[in-house]
Amino acid sequence: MATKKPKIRTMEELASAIAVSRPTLSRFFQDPESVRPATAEKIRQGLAHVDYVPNFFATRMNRRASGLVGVIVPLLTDPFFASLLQTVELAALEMDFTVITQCSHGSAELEANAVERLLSMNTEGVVVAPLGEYGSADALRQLGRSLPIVFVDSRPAEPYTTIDFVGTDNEQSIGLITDYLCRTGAPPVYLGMPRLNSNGLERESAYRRWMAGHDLRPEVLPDDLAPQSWAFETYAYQTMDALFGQGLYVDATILCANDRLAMGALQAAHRHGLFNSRPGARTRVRIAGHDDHPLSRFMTPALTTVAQDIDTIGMTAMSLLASRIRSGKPGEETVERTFPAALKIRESA
Amino acid sequence: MATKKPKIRTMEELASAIAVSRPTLSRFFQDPESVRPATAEKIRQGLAHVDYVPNFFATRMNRRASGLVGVIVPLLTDPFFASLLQTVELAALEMDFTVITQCSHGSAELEANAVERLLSMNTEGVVVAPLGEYGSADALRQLGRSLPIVFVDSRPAEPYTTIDFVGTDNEQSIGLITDYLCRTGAPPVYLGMPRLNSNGLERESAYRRWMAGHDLRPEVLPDDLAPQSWAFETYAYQTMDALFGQGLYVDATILCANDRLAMGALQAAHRHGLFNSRPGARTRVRIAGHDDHPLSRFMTPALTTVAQDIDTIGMTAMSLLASRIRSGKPGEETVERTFPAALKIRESA
DNA sequence: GACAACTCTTTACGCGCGTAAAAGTCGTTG
DNA sequence: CAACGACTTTTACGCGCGTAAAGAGTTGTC
Repeated sequence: MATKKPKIRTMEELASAIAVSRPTLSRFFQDPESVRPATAEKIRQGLAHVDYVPNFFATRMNRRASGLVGVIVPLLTDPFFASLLQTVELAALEMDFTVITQCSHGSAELEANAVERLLSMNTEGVVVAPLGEYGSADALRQLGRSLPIVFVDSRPAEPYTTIDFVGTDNEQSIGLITDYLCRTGAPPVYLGMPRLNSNGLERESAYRRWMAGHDLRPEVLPDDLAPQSWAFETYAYQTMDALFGQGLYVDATILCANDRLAMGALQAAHRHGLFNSRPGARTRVRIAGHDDHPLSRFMTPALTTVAQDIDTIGMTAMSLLASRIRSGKPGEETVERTFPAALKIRESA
Repeated sequence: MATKKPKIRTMEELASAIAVSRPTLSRFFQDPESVRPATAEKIRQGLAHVDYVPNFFATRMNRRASGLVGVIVPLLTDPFFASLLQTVELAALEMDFTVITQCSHGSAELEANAVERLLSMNTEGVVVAPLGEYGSADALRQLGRSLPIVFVDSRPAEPYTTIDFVGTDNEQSIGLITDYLCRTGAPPVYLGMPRLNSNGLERESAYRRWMAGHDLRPEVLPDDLAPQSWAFETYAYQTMDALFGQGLYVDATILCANDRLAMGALQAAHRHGLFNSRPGARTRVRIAGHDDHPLSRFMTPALTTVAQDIDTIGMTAMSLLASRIRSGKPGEETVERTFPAALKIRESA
């Protein structure tokens, strides 16, 4: 209740207020263990009676290690990135790093801005979920030359000489779900996602390879390139609605590049009554996704999918970055860690 | 391709590199219009040949106006807050503010940390979507004493003397959907949300008032207080699953405090076959939500709900904050702007 | 009691840049 | 041509704190 503590703006004032020298205070704030216990207690006592927080800028500007790491994500409205960011941020907190979040909002220009900002903030390293647009690679490469950078979720568009990457093993995850679908019914056709990042291509390739490896004919929807938009659900709905409308794929198994696409496809299937037990249907349409979106299990039918291990990915990315930072130099050899996904068998396939 | 520009670290170096004085450079970076066009061009030319960005900390530390605003949200994994943040950030960008995002991760302690951080960063104002926990108010009140602060989405737990608020008019939105439900079928029972912020209480009160005003008996589920968790879907699923299992509310109209609850309720209804045309059922269960979650229209049945005007709320909050900042003093009189929600009639009710 | 080992204080400098005041430069006016 | 205003350069100081070095104080040990 006694919130009317006197406001103290500088360490100098604080020092004279509690009779401790400023350098001692400086050391205390960076590491309370670095001063004698009695002194630390004295400082804590004093601190309790005043209202003071060290200036963030002044502190971070001069330290050898700023204790700052940047995170760049393309957007926050996709729960995958939101979760990833949350995990990374919490992991950073554990390691006494402060994270500066930058969102590129899907624009290469804003991504470049984010890079500049992080560079200007003495960040010690950056975790980046890149967007796949051309031209975005330049800024990232420049960033990589001055400090360690770990890519998550997807790889940058253009090839790097050396690149640290943490993400899902698309080969495994797509193999897992494709295998399951083949075992339990018709082999899947593949509904691709807009080419927003490397995952789109990787997953499609994985699908093609798996099918080819089992002498099955891969079939990818749609023929033309998908528009570059994050409105996955609507895109999938429109695509599948058109196809279902022509009577195509109404009994097919459809593997979607991600869950949000699958949700759109589900909607289209409902609109065409494909989930009602239709008389004469040999088998009903089956739809599967990828990612295990938090709402997938609340779909009707509950969406069968594969779950990315977001927590592991986020924590691994952060600790990899931390080790890069501690080792000083950008790593000599590339580290690439991909994690397997887990099959979530539900009702839709 | 020629990305091997020489790296320049300080303005001093830059000044001697392109034969312009440092103070002139300083002014150029703050406002290119403030120097003679010829000089500006000369600087731009030089800038194109080198690799330099002004140090973020050093610049923001000394300016009269840091150009920084803070945003505090409880979590990012809820699409409402993600969208809100995005809108606020883009609005801030328009007004030449840089936003520092802080996420409280649902913890009052982390919220307090966020407040301290923003205070230590010379932010000129803060937009906060508060969590309703007790104890969180103290830190926010302290923040409010030193700089303008605009609350969005929900109000802080304890009463403030003066408080700027921007959000949805729950009275209107709940009235809208309740009215619609009453007109088109049985009057709704209300499935409340965990008391995480003021919206939970406000919406329930609005529901009660509206029902009472029409001589209808309000009925709120569940009796006991909901747990303080953001796992809305699961909570609603379990609650409704238990009730449906007892044969209760199977033909009822259920108004949920938000869409994510409704999704859980939807799932429970499906599990009990309430959406299959059951023989003997007078009317089938109806479920409605609140917020217009991006996936609501992809539910089955598509969720009837009311849409909050997130964009308007975010932009209004930001411009209100901007005006508070420009006017210098924390506003004398409270500004409270609530916006109406729009009915989204779909299939679930 | 003296000695060394810590820990603290004092003093001083630096970080990269904002900002102010005075002096200099330029092109424009009369 | 001189006077003038607009812009720039020069010079200087300050922001709040990190950090280093040297001296003063405290503590523990024998």
